[in-house]
Amino acid sequence: MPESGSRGPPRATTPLDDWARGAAATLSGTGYRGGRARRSVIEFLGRQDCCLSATEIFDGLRDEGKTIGLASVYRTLEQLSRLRLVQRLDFGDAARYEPLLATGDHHHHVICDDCGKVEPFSDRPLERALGRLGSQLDYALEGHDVVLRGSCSDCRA
Amino acid sequence: MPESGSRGPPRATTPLDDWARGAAATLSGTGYRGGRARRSVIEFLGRQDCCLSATEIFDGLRDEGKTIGLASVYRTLEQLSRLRLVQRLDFGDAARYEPLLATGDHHHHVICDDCGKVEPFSDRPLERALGRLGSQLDYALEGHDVVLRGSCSDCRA
DNA sequence: GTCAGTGCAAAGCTTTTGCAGCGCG
DNA sequence: CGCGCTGCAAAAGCTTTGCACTGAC
Repeated sequence: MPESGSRGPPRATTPLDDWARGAAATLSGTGYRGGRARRSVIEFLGRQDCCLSATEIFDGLRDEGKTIGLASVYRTLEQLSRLRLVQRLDFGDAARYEPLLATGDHHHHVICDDCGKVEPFSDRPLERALGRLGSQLDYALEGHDVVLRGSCSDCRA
Repeated sequence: MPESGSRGPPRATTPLDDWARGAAATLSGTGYRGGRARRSVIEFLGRQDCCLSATEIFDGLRDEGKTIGLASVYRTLEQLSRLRLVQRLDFGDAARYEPLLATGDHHHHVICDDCGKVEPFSDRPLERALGRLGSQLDYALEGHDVVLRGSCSDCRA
C-alpha cells in the first residue's frame, strides 16, 4: 500500500512509524493515560497513506478484530487534532483525518467529482507560493489545505 | 483577469449584479421556472462579498422580511452548485456558498482558528502555481479551493 | 484507590427528502 | 391547468455529549 505518502524512497523506519511513536509520546507527556481505543486508533493511522474518515477508521479496526466505540474514535481524533498531530480535512460529506508529520512534509488532495476518489499530491512551487502568503496577510498562519476537484483518468475513460 | 474578489473599486454595474442576472437567466434557460424563494436567494447572494452558510442566508432573508423555507435555500444552493453558478466550500462546521463569477475572478479564504472569522484574499503567484498543476496531474481539473488557518490580528491582540 | 479512558445510547446539528398545496408560464 | 416550486415536518446522516463502568498508574 505504500505509494505516495509524499514521494520518499523506502527506509528502515518510516516517518509514519515515527509519527505513531511520537503521537503516543506526546500524549503521555501531556498527562494523558494510555488506553486501548486510543492506542489502536493511533497505530491504525500510522499505517495509512492518506486521509480517512472516522467511520473508515472504525470499520478498519473492526475488520482487524479490534472493535472500538465510534465515539472513542472521534474523541481520539479530536485530541490529536488539537495537539496538531493530525490534520482534519473537510471535504463534502464526512471529515477526514490524516497524520501530520513532524518533518513538516505534507501533501494536498485531488478529489474526483465523479467517483469520489481522493488522492494525495505534492508540489514545491505551490508550497512556495503558500509560504510567501504568510507575510502578506495579517494572520499568524498555522496551516493550509488545498483541494483540487476534477475527473480522474478512470472516470474520463 | 481582474484582481480581487472583494476589494475592487466601485463601478456602475458590478460583477455581482451581473452574476445574479446571469444566474437567473441560466436557470430559466435550463427549463427551470421562476419562484419567489429561489429568486430571493439568488438576489441575496448577489449582494454578498464572501461565502455564507445556508442558515446565514435563511436568517438574512428573514431579517429582510422575506421568510423562505430553509429547505428551499438548500435546494436553490444545490441547483446553483450543480450549474457551477455558486462555489460550495466546506470548512469545519456548516458548508458555505458563494457566487462563482463568470469573469473567472475568484478568491480563497483565511479562517481565524480563534474567532472563526472568514476573510477572502487573492494572490497571483498562488493562482499560477495552481494553474500549472493542471498539466501535471492526470485529472481534468475543474476547480480548486485553498484554505489558510491561523490567528487574525484581533485575536492576537 | 483515583481518575482518565471507554462504550453505549441519546442528543444535536446540518442537510435531505416526502408530500400536499400554490402559482408560474 | 399542468408541473415545477415552496414550506413544513419528518428523516437521515455525521458528530458530540452524558453517564456508568473499566482499567491504567
